[in-house]
Amino acid sequence: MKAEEISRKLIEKGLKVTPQRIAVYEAVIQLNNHPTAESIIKNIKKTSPHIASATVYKVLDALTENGLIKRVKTEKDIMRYDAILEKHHHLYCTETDRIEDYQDEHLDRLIENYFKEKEIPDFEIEDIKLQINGKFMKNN
Amino acid sequence: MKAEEISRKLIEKGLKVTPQRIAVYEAVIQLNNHPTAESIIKNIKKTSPHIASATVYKVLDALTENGLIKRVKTEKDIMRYDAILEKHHHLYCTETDRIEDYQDEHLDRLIENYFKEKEIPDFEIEDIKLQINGKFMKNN
DNA sequence: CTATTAAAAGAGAATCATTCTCTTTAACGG
DNA sequence: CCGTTAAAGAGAATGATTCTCTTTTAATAG
Repeated sequence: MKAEEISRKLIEKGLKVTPQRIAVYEAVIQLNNHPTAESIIKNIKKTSPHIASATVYKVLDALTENGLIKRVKTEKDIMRYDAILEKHHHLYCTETDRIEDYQDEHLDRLIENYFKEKEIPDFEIEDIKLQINGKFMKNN
Repeated sequence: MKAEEISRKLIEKGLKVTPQRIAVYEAVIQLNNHPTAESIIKNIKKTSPHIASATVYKVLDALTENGLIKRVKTEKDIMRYDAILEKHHHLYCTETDRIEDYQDEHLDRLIENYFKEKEIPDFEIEDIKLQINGKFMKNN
């Protein structure tokens, strides 16, 4: 994407156009494989060695808040532990971060059958987990 | 679960039985809603104030490695960013941590229809994401 | 029951991504 | 151009987790 087009998008969202914002946006587009903040910072520092790491974080936040990019949350986090070992999915409350288990063998079978017919190229499925985002109706 | 039964499980796995291991295991079972290491530590320190935090982490690792508990990985992690805004799922490589997008409208419709018929009690679904774990066949 | 020894626990420093605080700079409307 | 105000810069702070090194203890054999 051209810097000009990025400028236009920033202006559309009412964000000030700065070289740092353009650089960060360009980097996220260019590093198109879900880059971490770290790899974005490294990439940008090649061309703009003086940018502060905190600035990159702030720009990423601003772009995310304005829907220009998305945060992809991954897998190495503040870990949580579970004594229940059966296969289960997660209900995830977008308001409170509460997580509940959700088991549904019928659904599992449905998905399993679907992927028996339709394979994903170059990918061998080991296991599928659903993350069902939403809201709990009651606080219990 | 009784301490005795926990001992038996530890022995089964060839792990030494220590009061700390029993306390951690009991805490994970008792705090049955996906406790974080932090809340496990807090819980244990009520009864065993002298346990070292690092010990709890080590015990959790040992229990996880031996299949006695599971790690539940959640949602606030080392964030990754994505310039692709369309709805998509993720192929997650368990070997390399590589993440690829996976779009499949047919599958989305299948799941959507399923949850039109079968509601989850006390939960309002906003959006469902699949995390498809497995291995990429080629390194490209 | 006691000694041996390998594994585990303890303590606190180190790490590392991210956030915070405070100061300086610069975008942009007038 | 100028002033206002948001944004950038710098580096300290944070906080979960890991590491390193020392001490203790569980399991085992004599």
